[in-house]
Amino acid sequence: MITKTIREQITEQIRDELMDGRFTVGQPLREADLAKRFGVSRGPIRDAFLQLSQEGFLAYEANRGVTVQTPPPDENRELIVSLRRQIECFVIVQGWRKLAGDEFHRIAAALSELHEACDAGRVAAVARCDIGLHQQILVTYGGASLLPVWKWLCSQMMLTYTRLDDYADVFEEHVRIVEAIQHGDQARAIEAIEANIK
Amino acid sequence: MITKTIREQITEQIRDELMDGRFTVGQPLREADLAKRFGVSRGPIRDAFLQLSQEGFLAYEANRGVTVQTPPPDENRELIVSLRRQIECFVIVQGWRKLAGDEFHRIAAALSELHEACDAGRVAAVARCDIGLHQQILVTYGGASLLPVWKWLCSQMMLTYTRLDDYADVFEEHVRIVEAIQHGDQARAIEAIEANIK
DNA sequence: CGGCAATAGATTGTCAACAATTAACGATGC
DNA sequence: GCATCGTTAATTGTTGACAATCTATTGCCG
Repeated sequence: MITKTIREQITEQIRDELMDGRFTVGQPLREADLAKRFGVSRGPIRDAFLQLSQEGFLAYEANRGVTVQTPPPDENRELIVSLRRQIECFVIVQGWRKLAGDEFHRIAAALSELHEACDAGRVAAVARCDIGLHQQILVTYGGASLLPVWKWLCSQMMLTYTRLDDYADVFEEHVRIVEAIQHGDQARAIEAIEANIK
Repeated sequence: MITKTIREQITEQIRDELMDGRFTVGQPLREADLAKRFGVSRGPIRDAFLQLSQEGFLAYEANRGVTVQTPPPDENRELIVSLRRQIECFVIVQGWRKLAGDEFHRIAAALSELHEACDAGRVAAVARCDIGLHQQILVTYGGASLLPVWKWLCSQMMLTYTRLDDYADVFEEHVRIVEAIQHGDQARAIEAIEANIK
């Protein structure tokens, strides 16, 4: 198994369902309900709620539990997109180099996962693989140092992920990014990334 | 009491001590140790560790506990500072208006707290009040929507908070910010904020 | 002597019971 | 009728015990 602790598995699952829009905005999530559904105690659920609150998916209030986070107001969205773009481009420029074989292989694998998800057409899977590919690139060039902010920004964008109607386009945009990386063409890589993050 | 749950109190306390540099980088923190020191069970300590890991102060590894986070590499620091600056300026511009009496009063109160802390000369207190004032401004003009990213960026900057040798300067820079806000001079406010965030 | 497996100790992960807090409801007095 | 105060049910917060996992040590075998 890739993720080890129950907490991590639960966190992922709930995050997926949130991206999938399976809960409505503002809806309260009860620890006991999910504990029962997953067949575990409230402990890991609590931890997952805490973490997802930090990530920006849930809103936490002391002694009152969590509710599904309201998407950021439109005027903030523009800033959020811009910040994420800056991080990804910064990392590419800063860490630019010829990738080792296995490094590029991991990116290619992420792209292939995205391909499958786009074919299958499941929203949550596409979103997760989309983010997953970007994360792989980010980590490869820039390490894990900026990951938390970046993830938060992504989660905020995910709360209003409106562009999932055309999966072929989504995939094609990422092919451009990966090809540019493969050919060592930095300028084209940045161009492709800037075009993709919106 | 301001903060209610034990978890929140513990989180704040540990965060303060981390900012204060009371632990060395890379040092592991044991749940049992801190639980004993605070006279509580491991539960809230765990939660605090989880949260502080998300905030970027600690590094978490499954089944291995947490260690004090390594400060971000210098090349990232520049980006982090820039992102924080963008957020604060964006919010000021976006939400600029004449503040209501109590709104400005809260900012003034934060400034006065910073004054006390600078006089007392305690590093952690100065850092906390510094951040506290900025947070008050951020929330007043832009709401809580961008708070989490902003906090993360701040925490990363705090890991290398090197400019605490001259408290008078720190205070003076913030006086300029607050005065500009008070006089409704947006351009000067932004200028003062950009000069302060570095 | 060096490498490897079994083992013991330390540490984190999970659980279920209990305590504290909150919110809704209804009784009571004005 | 209206506000206020207990009361109660639902929910989160905390705890201590137990299980799972990792680390270091020790003893064994080649």
